[in-house]
Amino acid sequence: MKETVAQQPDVYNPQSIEPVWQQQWEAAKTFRVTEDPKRPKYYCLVMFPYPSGRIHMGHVRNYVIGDVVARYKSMRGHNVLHPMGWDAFGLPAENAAIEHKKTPQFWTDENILYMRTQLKRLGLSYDWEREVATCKPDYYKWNQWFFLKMYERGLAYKKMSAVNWCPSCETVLANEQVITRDVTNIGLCWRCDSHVEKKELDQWFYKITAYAEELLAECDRLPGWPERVLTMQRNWIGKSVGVEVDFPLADDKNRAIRIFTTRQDTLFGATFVTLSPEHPMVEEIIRGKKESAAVRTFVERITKQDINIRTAQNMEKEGIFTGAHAINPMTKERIPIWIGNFVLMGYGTGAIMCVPAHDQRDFEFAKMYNIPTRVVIQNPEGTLKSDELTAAYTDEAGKLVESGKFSGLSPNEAIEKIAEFIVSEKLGARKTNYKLRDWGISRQRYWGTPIPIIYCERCGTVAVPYDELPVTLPPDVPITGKGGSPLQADKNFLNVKCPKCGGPARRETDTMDTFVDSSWYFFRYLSPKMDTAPFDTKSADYWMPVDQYIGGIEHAVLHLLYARFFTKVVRDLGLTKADEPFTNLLTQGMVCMETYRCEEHGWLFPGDLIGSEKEGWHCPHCNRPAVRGRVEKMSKSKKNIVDPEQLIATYGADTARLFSLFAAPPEKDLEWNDAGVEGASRFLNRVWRLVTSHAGPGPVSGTDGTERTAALRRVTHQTIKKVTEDLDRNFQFNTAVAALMEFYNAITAQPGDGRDEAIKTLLILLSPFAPHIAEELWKRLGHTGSVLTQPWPRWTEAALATDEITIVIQINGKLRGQIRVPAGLDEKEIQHRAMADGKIKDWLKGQPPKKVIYVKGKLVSIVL
RNA sequence: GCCGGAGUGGUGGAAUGGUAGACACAAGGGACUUAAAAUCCCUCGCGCAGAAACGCGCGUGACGGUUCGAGUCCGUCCUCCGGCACCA
Repeated sequence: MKETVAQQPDVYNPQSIEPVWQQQWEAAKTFRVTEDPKRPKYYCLVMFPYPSGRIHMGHVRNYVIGDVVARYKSMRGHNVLHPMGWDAFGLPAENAAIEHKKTPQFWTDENILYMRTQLKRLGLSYDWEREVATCKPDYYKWNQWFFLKMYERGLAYKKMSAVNWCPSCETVLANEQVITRDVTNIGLCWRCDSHVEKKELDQWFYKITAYAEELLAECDRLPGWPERVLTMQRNWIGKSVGVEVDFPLADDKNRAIRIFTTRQDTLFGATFVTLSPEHPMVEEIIRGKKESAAVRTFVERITKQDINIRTAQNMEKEGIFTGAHAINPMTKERIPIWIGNFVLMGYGTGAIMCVPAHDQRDFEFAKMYNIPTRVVIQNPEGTLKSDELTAAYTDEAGKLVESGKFSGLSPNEAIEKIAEFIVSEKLGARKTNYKLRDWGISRQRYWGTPIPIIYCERCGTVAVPYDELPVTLPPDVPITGKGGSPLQADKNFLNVKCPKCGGPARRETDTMDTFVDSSWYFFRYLSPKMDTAPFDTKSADYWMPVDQYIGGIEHAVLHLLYARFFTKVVRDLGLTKADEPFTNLLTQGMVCMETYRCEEHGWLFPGDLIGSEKEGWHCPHCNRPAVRGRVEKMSKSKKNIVDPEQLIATYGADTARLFSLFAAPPEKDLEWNDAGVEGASRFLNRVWRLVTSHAGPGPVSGTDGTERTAALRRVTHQTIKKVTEDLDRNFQFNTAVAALMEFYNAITAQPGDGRDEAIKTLLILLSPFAPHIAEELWKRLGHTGSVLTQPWPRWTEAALATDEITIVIQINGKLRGQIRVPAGLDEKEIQHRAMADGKIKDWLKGQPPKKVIYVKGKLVSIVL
């Protein structure tokens, strides 16, 4: 402490005590952790940040939640691993390089340095010796190592594919990185909101689809995950079980169109077939037909359209008859073949059978083009008529009709029976489809992990040998933001000798999607300095899986699915026993704040407004009224941000921590409000005054046996119970903090002896939430050693017991009175006293009650 | 359209089927102070009644139902938020 301010021991001054304790913890290596088979392990993980420059309130909330969990579990006797690191590759570093003429490396290192000190100011209990940064060669070497392992196993492969191309970022995006935000359903870049285009490129993929079934099935075995996250993952994997069926061409019975359906029970009702405009058989079937010219024009027009626009929800269905016919394999009827703009080549076989009677989309299409409709599932009332339908009949109830030997079956029975028939008659096969696509990992970018592949003129695609890893990024590459990958311009990087034949070859210049980095970082924390393997399997056997993972809901699909996939790959490489990386998942809500706008000057910082709540706020530039906007996620663009650094400077880290925990349950959005921060600060000030005014030269005398002392002891144990249960049950930090406030109120409400145990307990219970003040006051009470190493207090049922209890009396379910009775009084006597109560007597009016219900220790309910 | 989640005071939010509104914020009143800040105390869902006290009625998005008793369980609906969506 360099401050020369006179020490005023009676004033709570977080700015002076917080750094002292942070240094103390660091010097004592309080949070360093190693494997310890004697203690139960607890792996508490928070999503590591992208080093964008400064931490924001979302980070604060995330890390404070994680810190309370870690500190609490540690006090409960667990050996807690609580690491932190940096998701350090990514586009902003390149943008910064263009803007500020700093290399991505320099910019990133600078940011990490700054943000690390910011995090340290929050007093977070990280084992900093395990810090990792994904942009360091000793980290990304292992991205490359995993790539090679996957390449060997056929899990990494290259193919030409139409990819999402962001013209602004000049890079490829994964499907998951294309978002649709408004009703037009147009694909936008997840990072910059640009309109995404299609482009054909040769790309590297990870074969996540090989694990689709396991990723889906394991969703049922993740009870510690929020249901909505599992739902999103299930939707994303998008499994559908059905059959592929061949519809032979009428002109050539040896050729057939293969369709995919999940509703084979309606096969007899298929009155036409529709192909995707991209379907490879289109040209074959229209050859020589009078419709061929019109069809070609149609196909050309549709395929030119952006796929995102074409598949938008409100896109008009459009189709054209090909002039060709197919044979319905069940009815043997000739049915027309159409081409439709709504049929996707990328799903199933790119061809569908159409059953207008039992599929709403097919129904609308058939109505539009006058194609016949045939009812093959009759409703229980028997009222459906093929030519009178006004909508498709899609209910599960009903029986098959006009379906040959399957008539009379329920749709569910028929789905199975007809599938069997299709297989046995060799009309097709059972088939399961997934919406999940393989994960395109190629990025035409500099600041990422180089893909360890070499292209040789003679040997073709050659893997970089393991002993040549890592393929490092060349440090001085000009980054312009234009054209393709900057690595292509670096001839030293690009031109290499082939590892196989020694001949001239060139390197792959694409780098990996940064989601690769974050798919396994939780393994790297276990042995961050290991240089012979990505991590130590022995450590993983001890620590994995992560007991509690905490982060934003925005990663519900992308990051969490990739991390699950990677874990399964790592397991199949024999490196871990874990099937799933994260046992429990807590998705914390966003940090929001109200927004203000001036019609002239746009968004305004709330802190800059002039005026007052009562008189109304005005724009500081032009004094126009500031219009209050919606409460939205804090963001720079809307200017509704609170800078954590400012907050800590004003109130201290403990207040910042306490408020972000108290204002809302963790999974809900938190609305920031300065007055609430004041409240949290006031509470800590009160605790400070209570303890500092209480602390005497020596320990204060113990229990004195009075009723007041017993009452305080009771509240103490009640609070231990409440806080413990709130933390154990879903981390209800807000109610736990409320219990501590009540506890404080109870202690001060009854001045007198016997506060010792209460105050001591208050500090221990407070320490995970506000560790600095707890440490300081603990010390001032005369304790040696850290409050953090105190065991978590236990409550006893005996201490909770009271001599007298309150019994509530209800008449016909309405509250009519209450009586105090000695604890342990028997039911009969309690009922008797309840009826004898003056007020209750008035209600009874001398009549005997019909019924009396007694809830033990709680209430008497009298029915008249 | 489908699948989740949520609707409680002026506000954020509490309530294993058992006293709705804990805790906090805001607001109002008071004490202390020359004054202010800080701090402390009181009031604080709506209505009725009353000098006061003891009270009474209503009240958790709407309407029904189950129950001695429903914010909580069931049914129907409304609104908002999130996800998915021409996926065959």
